[in-house]
Amino acid sequence: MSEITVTVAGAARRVPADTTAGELLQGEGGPDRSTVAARINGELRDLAAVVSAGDVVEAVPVDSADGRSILRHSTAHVMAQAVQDLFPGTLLGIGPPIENGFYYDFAPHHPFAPDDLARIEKRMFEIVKEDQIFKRRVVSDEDARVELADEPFKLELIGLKGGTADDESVEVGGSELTIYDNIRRDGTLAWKDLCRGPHIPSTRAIPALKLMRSAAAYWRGSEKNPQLQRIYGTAWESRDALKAYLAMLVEAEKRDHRKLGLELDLFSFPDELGSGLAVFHPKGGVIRKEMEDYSRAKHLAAGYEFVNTPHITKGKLYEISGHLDWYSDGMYPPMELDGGTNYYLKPMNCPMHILIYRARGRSYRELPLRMFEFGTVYRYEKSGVIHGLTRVRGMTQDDAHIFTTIDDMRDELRKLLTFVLDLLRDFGLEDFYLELSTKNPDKFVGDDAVWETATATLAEVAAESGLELVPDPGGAAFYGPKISVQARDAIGRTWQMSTIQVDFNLPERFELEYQGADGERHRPVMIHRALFGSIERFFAVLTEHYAGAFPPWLAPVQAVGIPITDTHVPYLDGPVGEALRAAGVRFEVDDSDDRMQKKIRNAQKQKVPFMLIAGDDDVAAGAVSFRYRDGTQKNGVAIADAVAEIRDAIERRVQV
RNA sequence: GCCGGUGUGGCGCAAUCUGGCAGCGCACCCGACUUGUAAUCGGGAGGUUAGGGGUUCAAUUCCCCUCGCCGGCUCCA
Repeated sequence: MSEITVTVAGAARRVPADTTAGELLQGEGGPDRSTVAARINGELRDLAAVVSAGDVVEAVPVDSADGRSILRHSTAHVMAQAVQDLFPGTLLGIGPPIENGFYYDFAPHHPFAPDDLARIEKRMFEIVKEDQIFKRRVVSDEDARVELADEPFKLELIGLKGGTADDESVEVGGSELTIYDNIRRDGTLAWKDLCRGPHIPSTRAIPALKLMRSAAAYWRGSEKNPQLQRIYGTAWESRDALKAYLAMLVEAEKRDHRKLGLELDLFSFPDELGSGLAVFHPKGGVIRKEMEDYSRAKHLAAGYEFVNTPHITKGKLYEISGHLDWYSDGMYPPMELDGGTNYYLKPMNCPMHILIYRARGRSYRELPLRMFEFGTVYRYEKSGVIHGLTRVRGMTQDDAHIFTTIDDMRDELRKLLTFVLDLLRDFGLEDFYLELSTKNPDKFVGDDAVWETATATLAEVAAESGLELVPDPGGAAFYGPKISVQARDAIGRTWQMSTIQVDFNLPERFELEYQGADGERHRPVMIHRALFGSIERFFAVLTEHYAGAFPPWLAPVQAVGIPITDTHVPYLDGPVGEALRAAGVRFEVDDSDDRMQKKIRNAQKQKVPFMLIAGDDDVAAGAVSFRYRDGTQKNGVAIADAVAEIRDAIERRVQV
């Protein structure tokens, strides 16, 4: 047998010509189950792949991003096998890995019931125990069509070979068509699937799995196609990793703003109002007011002018803007008034701000002109998409439109990004990345040169921020490119927060102009931006980020006075309360009939930042005793010091 | 909008599968207790079981329709 030279983990090695990646990686992490695949010359391959002369081979550990994807993709195969075992005749869709798990789409005779998931999962564990080998086999299109004659969805995929859509790439994304056979220990074929791979060596290499839920999903992601039944599952490199993931989900559920909104009495969605229409209760109202006050102050300092516009308008406005053509489905139907004029609830503020711009002639000396408004808009979101405060039908945007010359655009965008990030940081979000959405070649207005300038400017400004920049090709709205700021919250989830969007279209449609230094009329560029997105949505994100334990400056009640007995109520209401209220602290005394311990429990459950306890000792000393949210305490603090400490935490906007 | 699930005092749940007096805890109201860091004791009030229709001697329970909510999909100017 001839020998070849390959590079393994950075070192050259001589090995027999028919060596597999798996054999090569023995002692480099294999053959124990911590290596699930190989990276050969940068490409992910099965451990069973035979290496060639000159190959550079690395191990893909199961606990790496690629390793988990391969594990999960393989687990999806196991699930599909289990489903077809238990429900013969069920057709296969696709089954890719996704963040934190995988799914597989099926066309079953009946939708899966919750009990079915338990049965499928049980069967999956049996398949794992059977230690079936994943074996790759290259097939011709013709052979594949014969083999998969009973799988119409798979046949459709064969026709798409080489397609680029992500969800198809796991099936047929490569240059050649492959089928993976699942082979039992006795050599018989257990199951097979059209698949690009790679896969883990055997089903035994799945250390931990769990099925999560079933749901419907449209075939190939289009509403026009039939709906398939999707089962979501997850798989991890160890039982502990699975446990940690499930614990994270429990934590996320505890932080759910809908649950906290009820527990902390922040807001509700009365049935009488209709879906997606929130009312803010007094405690939610305080938080909201603090958010707004702070935002206003920052905008004032940054040179914005405050405008105000109505909630309804004649349809004419949205005819000019074009929204009635493109988005009327998302608008509440019109109110027809006398004379047959249609009035609409506004789904956006921009055309109204444009009218303010256009109210008189504008000079280049006025630009950039920055108009800000807390503008309440109404959108007829489809019934199935409404979700707490994050997706509503009535919301208030912290909306601004900046009218600028093309020359000033760069400077303005740079300032804007800094402004956005500073504001988000003030609200306690620290961890960001940016997304740059660029032109969709099939759907855009405006000329290429301007698009390129704007896109390049956005990219440049984004790069200057030093933040990670993720491209989103084709993701722009038809009227201009945008940057969106994504923030990671306290438990690592990402939320799209602010958007900064360049618009070439509306200035055109409304024929906006300014007179330049050259005496000629020019068209301004418009920048749309919302920092909170909507107050409602930002409120939800903050609630989940802080798990309801808002920092003092936002907390509805900043300090609660807890008397040891009734006799200490006048002290807390009097000298203590007066000093705190004079300092602007939101302070309440719990003078209910409950015992002191119960009062502490209640304040703790309400996540009040500071509890001020007073008994005989404190009264005698002119002091209070602090109890903080984490249960620590500090006794005998003089009233003035207590006020100063609380005041300081509020002013510095710190978390306690 | 689509698929599936679900709906019982303000909140969390039981009784529903297998039809037979709607129950518990918290919150609320009244009374007693006056206590140093996460639930004091006793009493009371509160429900047309989301709404409508059907089957039945009898419906919270079974069936149908509508609405809301939940999980996804599609959508998100």
